Amino acid sequence: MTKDFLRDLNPAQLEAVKFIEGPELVLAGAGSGKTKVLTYRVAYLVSAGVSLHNILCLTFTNKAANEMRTRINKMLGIEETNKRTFNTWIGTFHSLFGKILRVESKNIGYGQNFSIYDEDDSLKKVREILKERNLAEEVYAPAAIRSRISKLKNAVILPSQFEQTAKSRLDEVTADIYTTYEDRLKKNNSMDFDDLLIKPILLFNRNRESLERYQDRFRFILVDEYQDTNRAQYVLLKLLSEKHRNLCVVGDDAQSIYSWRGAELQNILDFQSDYPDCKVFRLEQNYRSTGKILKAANSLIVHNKRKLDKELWTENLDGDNLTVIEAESDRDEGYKIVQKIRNESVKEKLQLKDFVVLFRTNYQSRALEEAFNRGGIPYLIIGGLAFYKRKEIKDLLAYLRLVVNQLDDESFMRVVNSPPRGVGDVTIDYLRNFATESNIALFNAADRVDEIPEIQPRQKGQLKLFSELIKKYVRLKDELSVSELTRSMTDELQFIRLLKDEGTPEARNRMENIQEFLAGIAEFQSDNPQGTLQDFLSEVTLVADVDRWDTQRNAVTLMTVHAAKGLEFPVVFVSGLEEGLFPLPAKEQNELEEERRLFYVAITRAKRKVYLSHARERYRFGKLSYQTQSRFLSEIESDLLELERSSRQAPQHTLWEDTNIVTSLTPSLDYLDSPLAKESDRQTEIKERRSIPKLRIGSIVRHEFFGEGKVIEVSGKGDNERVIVLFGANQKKQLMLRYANLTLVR
DNA sequence: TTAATTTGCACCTAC
DNA sequence: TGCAAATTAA
Repeated sequence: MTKDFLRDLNPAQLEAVKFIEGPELVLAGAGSGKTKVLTYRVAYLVSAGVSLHNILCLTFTNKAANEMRTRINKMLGIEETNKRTFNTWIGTFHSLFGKILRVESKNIGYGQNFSIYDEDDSLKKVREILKERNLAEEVYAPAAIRSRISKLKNAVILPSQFEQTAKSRLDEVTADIYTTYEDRLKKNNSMDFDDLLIKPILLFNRNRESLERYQDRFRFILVDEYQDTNRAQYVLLKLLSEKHRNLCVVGDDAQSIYSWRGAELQNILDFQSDYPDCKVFRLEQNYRSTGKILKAANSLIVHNKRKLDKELWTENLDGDNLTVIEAESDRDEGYKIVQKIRNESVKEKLQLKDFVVLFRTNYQSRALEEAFNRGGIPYLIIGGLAFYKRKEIKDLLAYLRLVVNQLDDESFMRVVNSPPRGVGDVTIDYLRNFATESNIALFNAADRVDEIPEIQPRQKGQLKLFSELIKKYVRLKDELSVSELTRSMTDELQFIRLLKDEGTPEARNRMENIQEFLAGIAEFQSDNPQGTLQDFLSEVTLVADVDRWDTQRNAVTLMTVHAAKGLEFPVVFVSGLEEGLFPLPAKEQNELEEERRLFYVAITRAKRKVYLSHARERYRFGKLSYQTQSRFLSEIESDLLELERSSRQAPQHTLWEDTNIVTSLTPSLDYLDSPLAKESDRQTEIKERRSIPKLRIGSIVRHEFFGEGKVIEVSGKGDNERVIVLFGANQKKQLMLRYANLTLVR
């Protein structure tokens, strides 16, 4: 095995890669080649004779895992004939330990076909228990209780332990709900996300033999983004590495941004005292950003007290100052960002996918989206309404989950009356009472509905039909492929027909989502010919929004700062730099420091240029609120900032009637070949005020991004007048004349 | 007893 | 603004 690849590394990276035996901490600043060290280290281990089979590599997202797997395979000359053939143990904590739990389920008293509950599911469960206890939701907010339970689990505190230390009434209630919640989940043969971490700990503590098996299996453990691990993950790593002690963790304390979900910065700060014989490496040379971007980031982060000593430096050119954009309103902010992207993409010869717009909270994406729609610039939103959280998708998933696991009451509740079957709250109550008394699952109660006298004949019939339907697919499960089963079920339930009948734009959108979902299943099937329905469901439940990101598409990316972790872009816009938004209101110093680290992460995503924008007023809770600029802006060394104040604001338009004009789903590769907008901002504004051409079917028009096309439909009057234009062979776009800037060619 | 409508409240971030 | 629970109509 040749080790030529080691030449690509700088001395610090090389040392970190070549250190094999014993615990290792790599403190790696932003853009210092963290991922590179991890991948090279795996390749190096293999070249030194370690079997891939003995390596466990934990990443923060599935996307990072896939990229790493591809890179390692490439370096080792492994052909990727089938994605799954070289299924090395690279993945997120949740997905890998989820897999282990499937194998070990009997050892912890679970069925192998357990469901995985997402946050929504567990919140519903908490609500249900509160209701049973007659506890008012106003006093005990279900979301707060759920979050407390989650935090306890992440901290590896069991119900019995918490009960003993309960100090307040709220603690007592939490302990009570927590106990019942655990009990209920087990009865449902279901686990929540936190269980995927805490259950393996329980397993390993109880079952030494199984622990040793995994210790010997994973003789080398590598962990990315160690600064964002929580207590449960820490314990898991400690258990697994105890025997061979080959634990290599990589992280950057300055980028710890997940304390709200239990991440403990202390894990990385304490690594040296936890593993006294550990070797520490520092990667401080940044390869990503310009000198000024890095300086700005450094000048910001010195305001934090709680951190390890480390100063990033770079040999890269100084580059431009960071530009501060002042906007009048959230609308205006979006407008100015779009104009900037329009100009910069031409001036700097950049593609749209070189730009990212970051924001602190998902709701900010709406105003931005509107601006991109209006400007006709293709964009992609990561997060927001996560695909798998959409109602229609969750419904379909619940049906599938019920087919796999009939004990899953949450899924039963979700779909028993959707599409409507005339089974309402009252009937469900009777059913639930019966289920509780007989100590059986809701599905089994539905099967024995004849034993429940209170339920009306009509409802009885419906419940029987429902139960038969599910049972039919339980039987078919082993005969049909995942894709066939889902398709046939969707057809039988008439999901698509019912939506078609609605005829509203929202229904159309839902239909498209279902189509996309079916296509997704087909893709899963071809990637995993052996994959079961259960495999599909676990995978789907554990994907993050970033995982679904199509990086090939040439479009501007819009996402939260959290989602941008680990990514890089030539040009980064950080929007909404206002007090109370970024930073969000912080109760304690710790929280403020995390906000600051979050801003640090945002800035350090950029290779060439950073824009920082804030608005004077912004809609929050549907009301206009006045905003002041973020303190973070004044914390950056002032001579690195450049103010751009433009008096020109977003043109005043009425609201869009149809937000579906150029949606995020619009394929936008054609943008590449079409002439770019050459006009300056000023001209654009004049253009928008220009009279709108009279168009008929058959008219040939020119759009600044899509090029020339033929009008195939005209509808609406006045401001609402819109056209459907066919660009190229099959690019149909619906455009609103008022905003589309079409010129009549003939 | 269910479906449709109104009102009431929420906006952090995510595996 | 936009969705989920409470209220009212059917």
